[in-house]
Amino acid sequence: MEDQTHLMQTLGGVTLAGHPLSLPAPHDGKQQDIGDILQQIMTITDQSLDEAQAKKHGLNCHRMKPALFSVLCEIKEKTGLSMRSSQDEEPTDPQLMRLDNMLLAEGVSGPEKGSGAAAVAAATAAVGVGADNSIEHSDYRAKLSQIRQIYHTELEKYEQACNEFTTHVMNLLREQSRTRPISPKEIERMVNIIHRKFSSIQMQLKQSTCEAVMILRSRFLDARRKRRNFSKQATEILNEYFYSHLSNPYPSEEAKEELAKKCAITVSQGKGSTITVSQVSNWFGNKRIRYKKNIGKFQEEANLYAAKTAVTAAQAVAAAVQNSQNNSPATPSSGFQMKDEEFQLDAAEDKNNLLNNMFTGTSGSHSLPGSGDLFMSMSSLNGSYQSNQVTGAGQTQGDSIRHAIGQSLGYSDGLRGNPLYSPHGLNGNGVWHDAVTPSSVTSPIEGTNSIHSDTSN
DNA sequence: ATGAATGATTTTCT
DNA sequence: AGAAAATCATTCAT
Repeated sequence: MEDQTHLMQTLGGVTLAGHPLSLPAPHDGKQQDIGDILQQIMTITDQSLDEAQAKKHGLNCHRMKPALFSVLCEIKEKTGLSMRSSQDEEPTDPQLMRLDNMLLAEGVSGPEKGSGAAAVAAATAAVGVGADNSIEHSDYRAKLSQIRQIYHTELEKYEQACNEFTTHVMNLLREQSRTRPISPKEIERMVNIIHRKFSSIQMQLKQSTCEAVMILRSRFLDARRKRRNFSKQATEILNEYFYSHLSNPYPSEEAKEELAKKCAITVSQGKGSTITVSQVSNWFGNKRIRYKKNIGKFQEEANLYAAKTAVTAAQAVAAAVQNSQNNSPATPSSGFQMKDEEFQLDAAEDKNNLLNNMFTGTSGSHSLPGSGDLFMSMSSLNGSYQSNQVTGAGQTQGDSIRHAIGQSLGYSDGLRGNPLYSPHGLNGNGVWHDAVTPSSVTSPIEGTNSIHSDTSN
């Protein structure tokens, strides 16, 4: 009696009550029986293989075996649980979540091509890249899908290896469970451990995949690394706008759009890239700051473009005249696009310089239409700025016209006195005049074509 | 190889 | 938000 209870206590307080094969009520004979069994178990390692095999078989067939096995399993369970329960539940690693999310966002994990392409498109759109570099896109996509493929095959490999290993271990344990006290729960726990190990390996895979994607992204999607200079024509267009709006070189959103479109058109035949609105914004941002920083450096350029616009304006006027001469004379109330600020000479420092430069060099080489060709009629130049021009800004539309007339008719005169070539968009504070904001891209070079682009109504 | 030019991005300012 | 300023990274001419 005492022995029995003592044994039970040393076994960790496991009771066999309710067990289908619970120990029979203790009395002397049975006590002896259990003692024998335990003795045999303890000494089994000291025996020879054959002997042990025989003993083992004997034990296996012993009627107490299942009961004792259960007892041992329960004991292990208890001790094991107390040791492992702390680390049992995985706290769903936040880093793993992050990696998963990122891979999903990059289109590496998740469904095939469809979402992958979408993710790429989204990513590129987020960076603000236009339809421009389709070559690079396909290149990028190819590399990305390469990564994706590697990732998936690796993942599959791990999965497979994990499963194989798990079943192997399970079989092994099941096998062992015939001779060792191994409960199904313990097997399950072992499987969990294996899975954890493998998923940590998977995490490493995910990590390195993420790194690869990041590198790929920075290589391909960082526009800085793929900078292409704008085509000559595009810069020409932008410069034209800039210098013809020198007093207020802040194109509106629509103007930017139109500029971008224009650049795209002129560039389409070449290998140049199309230009987006944000690129136009960049260009003007850069241009403004760089111009302001060193006006002298840009003087020549300014002269050149100013002369250009003057010439083309004159030509446009001439063309318009020819048209209008057939028609009835138009109301000369339109805003010719040169604004007052562009004509007004501030008491600025470069005035002389400017005048010196005026017709030496670039401008002089222009073959200018004779003044005889230049008549004036504003009919077809109407409307560009009309809606947006703030006459209160010190300019009347009549002034504009007057300038245009002067330019058209008396060429040298108009140019000599024409501050169009002046860099005086800036006030004393280095800030651009807050002048009227023309919303149209229309420039003299356009002639009469784009007059209607304005949405003044 | 080197530096200026230039487009894009980031930071700061309003 | 959008512009200025500073900065970065590339392209291009030398």
